[in-house]
Amino acid sequence: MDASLLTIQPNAPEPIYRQIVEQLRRLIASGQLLAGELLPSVRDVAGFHAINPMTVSRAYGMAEAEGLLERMRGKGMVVAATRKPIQSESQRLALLEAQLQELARHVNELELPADPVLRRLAKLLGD
Amino acid sequence: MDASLLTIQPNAPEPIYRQIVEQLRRLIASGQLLAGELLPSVRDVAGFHAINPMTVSRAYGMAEAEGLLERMRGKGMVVAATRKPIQSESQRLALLEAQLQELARHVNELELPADPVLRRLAKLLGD
Amino acid sequence: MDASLLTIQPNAPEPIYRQIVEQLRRLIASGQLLAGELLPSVRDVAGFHAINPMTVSRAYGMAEAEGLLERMRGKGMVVAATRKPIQSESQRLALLEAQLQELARHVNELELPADPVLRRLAKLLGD
Amino acid sequence: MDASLLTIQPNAPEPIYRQIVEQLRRLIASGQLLAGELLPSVRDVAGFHAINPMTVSRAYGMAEAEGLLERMRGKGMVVAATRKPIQSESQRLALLEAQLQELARHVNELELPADPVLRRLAKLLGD
DNA sequence: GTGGTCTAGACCACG
DNA sequence: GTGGTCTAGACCACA
Repeated sequence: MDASLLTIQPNAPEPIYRQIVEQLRRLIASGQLLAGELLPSVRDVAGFHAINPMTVSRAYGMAEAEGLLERMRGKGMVVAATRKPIQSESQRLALLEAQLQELARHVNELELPADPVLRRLAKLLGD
Repeated sequence: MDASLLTIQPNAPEPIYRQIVEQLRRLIASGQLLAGELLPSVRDVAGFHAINPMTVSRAYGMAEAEGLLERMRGKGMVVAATRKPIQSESQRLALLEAQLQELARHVNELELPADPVLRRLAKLLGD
Repeated sequence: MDASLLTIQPNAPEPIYRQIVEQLRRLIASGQLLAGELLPSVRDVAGFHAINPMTVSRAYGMAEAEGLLERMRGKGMVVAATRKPIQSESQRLALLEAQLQELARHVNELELPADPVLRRLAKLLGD
Repeated sequence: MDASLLTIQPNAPEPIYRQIVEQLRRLIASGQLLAGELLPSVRDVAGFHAINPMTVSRAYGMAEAEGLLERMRGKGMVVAATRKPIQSESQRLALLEAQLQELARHVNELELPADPVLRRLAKLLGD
């Protein structure tokens, strides 16, 4: 895996280390990162995105605590052996449920009809 | 307006005061809150949702600074006289743009096809 | 709870932040820390033990991620509401199982009879 | 001595090289390894346990520095000639003192009575 | 007042 | 080479 696979937005309200953990969660769920795959080193990620190595290290540490990653002594971090891509579309979709519900609430607060929202989203999804 | 119109999630990562301000922005944009309409008092909102009055006060203050609300001496906060509901659908939709883009990114990271996402969202909006 | 309840050994091989997390786990399991109880502030703990506040903060953060603690905005960290003391002696004992097994392995490697080990431990336990 | 005599847990928090050194210390103290006895080669140990040869080499080096082992040119590492099994039970017990004290602290933090802990340990030792 | 985040840099532990 | 830990200090977000 290449350090460029991760997207970092330094100015987002969401802290950088959590941006990393959550991206890892999705990339592993989708199979873009496979069990046993070696992640880019802390220093590589930090250098590539011009952030502090400790920030990356913290993200890796939390991903390890969560069971997403494993530390291979002397080699680096790899995707945990027990992690298999989530095959079921509905289970992958479930990872977005909270976000979808929040979006729906906002649509209602704006009293927007469903149609334009769905069309805009479809466009963003490259339909 | 009634204190119960606001939805507060004290344990959400998003800070409470911002939850309030952003809801006000959407409710005013949609016309669910009309210019001149009286808002519930800081004490009522805080009591109803069991949150700190200072938090509500801060939210009202920021909404005032943003031009959403006006302070009517002796009465409380009201929706700013100059605020009209946003008629144009596309302008209201624009308020969701950032959220839609973030959602689209996550869909891609999960390698989900557009269709199930759109169907799930349609379902949530169809209630 | 008082900052002095925690024991920190700065020179132990086990990192300080993990010493804290693991102590919290045991103190909560035993009921010495009750659900809802307020923990000493990061700054208090750091000051009392002369360690860096970030080290304490990290420990609290991991305990929160593990579900041991909850953040009460503006007040500090409290023992998670859902945490109840472990009543069953056998379940509390289970928290020591790994350590007991490791000890047993070492006793075997030393070819020590059980008796003196048990007597020494009994003495340390204040029998 | 056979490579299988050593127990290695590659995923334990305790570093591998230290697992080896400490086991050697105990096996020599107990007389399971006798002065002059030939140790398995670095390659054998590394191959058998699927760990890095440098790790084994480092462990042997530290054991040598500690006076546990001696390098016999052309033969390999042997248990140091001056090493005699520790006869005194109390001296062998002393090698466990730190571990026993740590265990006792944890028992107290769990507010467990001495009895079940002692019984569980006795069971583990009785096999 | 509370905790959270990030930085820059030192130093260690491990393989 | 890898990651881990800790420090000192700045600054922010929240109540």
